[in-house]
Amino acid sequence: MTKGERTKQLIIREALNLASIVGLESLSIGEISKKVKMSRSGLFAHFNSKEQLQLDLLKTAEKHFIEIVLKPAESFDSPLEKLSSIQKHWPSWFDKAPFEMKGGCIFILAMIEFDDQPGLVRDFLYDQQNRLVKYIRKLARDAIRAGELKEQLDPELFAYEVYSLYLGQSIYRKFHGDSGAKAKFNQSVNDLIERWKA
Amino acid sequence: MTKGERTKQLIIREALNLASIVGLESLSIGEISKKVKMSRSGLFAHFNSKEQLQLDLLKTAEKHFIEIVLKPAESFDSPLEKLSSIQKHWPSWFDKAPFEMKGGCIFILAMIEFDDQPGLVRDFLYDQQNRLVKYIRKLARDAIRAGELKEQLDPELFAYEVYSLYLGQSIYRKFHGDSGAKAKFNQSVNDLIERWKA
DNA sequence: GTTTAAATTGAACGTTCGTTTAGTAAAAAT
DNA sequence: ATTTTTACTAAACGAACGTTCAATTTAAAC
Repeated sequence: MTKGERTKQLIIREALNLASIVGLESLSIGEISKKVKMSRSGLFAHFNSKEQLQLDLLKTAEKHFIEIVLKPAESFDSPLEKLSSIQKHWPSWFDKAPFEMKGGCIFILAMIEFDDQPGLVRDFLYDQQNRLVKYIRKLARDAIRAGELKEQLDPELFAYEVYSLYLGQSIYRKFHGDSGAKAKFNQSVNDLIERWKA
Repeated sequence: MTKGERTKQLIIREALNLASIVGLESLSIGEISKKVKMSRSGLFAHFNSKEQLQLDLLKTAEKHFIEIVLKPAESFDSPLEKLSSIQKHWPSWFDKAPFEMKGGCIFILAMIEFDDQPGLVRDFLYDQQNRLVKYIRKLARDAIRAGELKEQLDPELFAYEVYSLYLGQSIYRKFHGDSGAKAKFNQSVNDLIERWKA
């Protein structure tokens, strides 16, 4: 690994930490450069634009999201077990990322920040979140086809509800702390799955 | 109504419109002043700080939220009917406010922007959102006591689920458009209520 | 209509923003 | 060890930021 790549990773690590707190918008190159103790221009040269920096942050975060939340599900054959695996790893996945994001899930933050601001960042986020929802929907469909979930279940609605419960969990953390919110998420998703089990 | 109050309301109207798109953080006094065609300093004098401006925006938004979403429920005696009334008016309430907020629900945006940034704005938001959740929980409890909902229902979990579904709806609007998201919200909340009806 | 008070302006403060450029230091390749 | 490529710095750019202040226009009170 070359020197440039090493410092770039250092920058991304520190920037993700900041971005999960202040967001991708308010995230400033000056602030990051202080954290990594280098000049603004030196840092800037790694990305050539703030937009590219934001994109790199999201792409890095997604890589770890996939690794932590989605990958473990692959070891299961049953679609229902895959869903349970995702449910288990989803809340507070950001705690387990090698780049600590102590402000919470950066995707939710970014999604809401950018949902009305056209550009590459929004496009990426739309795509990323959409793929995630589609994946959950597909798993629900597979589980129905495999006879694990009832035929009456609407996979679309199922995905919407699971996704919503995750959003709720991540805001409820502020009201009821980490464990309380996670418990609610787990119970609600459990109930949801149990209710539709064939 | 004095002149000052009139322009202040004009400012708030335009600022809310902007804030619902860019957020309360990126919202700049310069941008607002362009919209209302007055000087930055003149606008500033109405609030004396950006934080106070942000607070005024949220307080105004809450006033209309209460008027549009919560008030109609008061005309019903039955807790369950109150819940249905809220369900009906909640999604896209911001469309009906006299101050158009075309970016969507400003509370969600602000909540996520400020959840890690101490100050008066965050304190207000915590309190406002917490009160809302508590109110839903109370209605669920009342409905149980009135024999409209089953005793086995956990009011806390009920409130979490409804709140989550609202969050989900407001992000799903970006994926599936306004009506599709609203339909999902309605169906899920209907299912939820139907499932627990006594 | 005159006086008093409120509302608004324009200029300036220091700071930060993202970005560019020219030059230096360090690393990689030969 | 020398050359070439890469990484980084320092200085500067114009623009925007929130805020202050003295001066001026406008509205309210009498």
